Amino acid sequence: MKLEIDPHGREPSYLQLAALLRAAIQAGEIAPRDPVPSITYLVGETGLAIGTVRKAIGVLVDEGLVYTVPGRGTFVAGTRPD
Amino acid sequence: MKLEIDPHGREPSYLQLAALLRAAIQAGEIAPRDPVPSITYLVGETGLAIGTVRKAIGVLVDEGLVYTVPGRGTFVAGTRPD
DNA sequence: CTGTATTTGTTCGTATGTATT
DNA sequence: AAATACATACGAACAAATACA
Repeated sequence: MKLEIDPHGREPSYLQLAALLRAAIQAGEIAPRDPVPSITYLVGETGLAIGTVRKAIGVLVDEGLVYTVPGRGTFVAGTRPD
Repeated sequence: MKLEIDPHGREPSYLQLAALLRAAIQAGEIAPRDPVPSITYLVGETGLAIGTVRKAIGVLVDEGLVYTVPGRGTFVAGTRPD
């Protein structure tokens, strides 16, 4: 997964990252119930601060596209609730 | 408006603050289109950090109960969209 | 059962940018 | 120009839940 963020882009970094992850999920690159890259991993890949990555994940959680399980990770939501 | 947060309570501080503000709004203590106390004011009143206060406001924004206008403030939403 | 590692959750603090008054 | 207020982004610490050796 390519994760290129332009810190000087028109869109805020956290929205750019959210969009990239959203696109990957909707393209089927991550299957339902499969884990999204961890926050720590995303920090390393993107060069963003941990708070910024958290905010991006939060956007997708709010959209219902992913869900998080403390201590385990963040996962792609299924089409129907579990 | 009384804004007592228990930092050691069962609920996170930002949810406690969100609940207090929500209650005040629903009790009619702040009328639609009237401003909610500013983030800076709430920081001073509650003793919480600015990020925590912002998170509480964010909860109410997500609920559609209030809306924010940069440079002006945060306001109670009307029953119908403007 | 213990200890360690991983991951998310909460909270704090600071700086800079943008918008309004 | 200055003050006020929200937005974004950075960094750090600790807690809680989970997994595993």
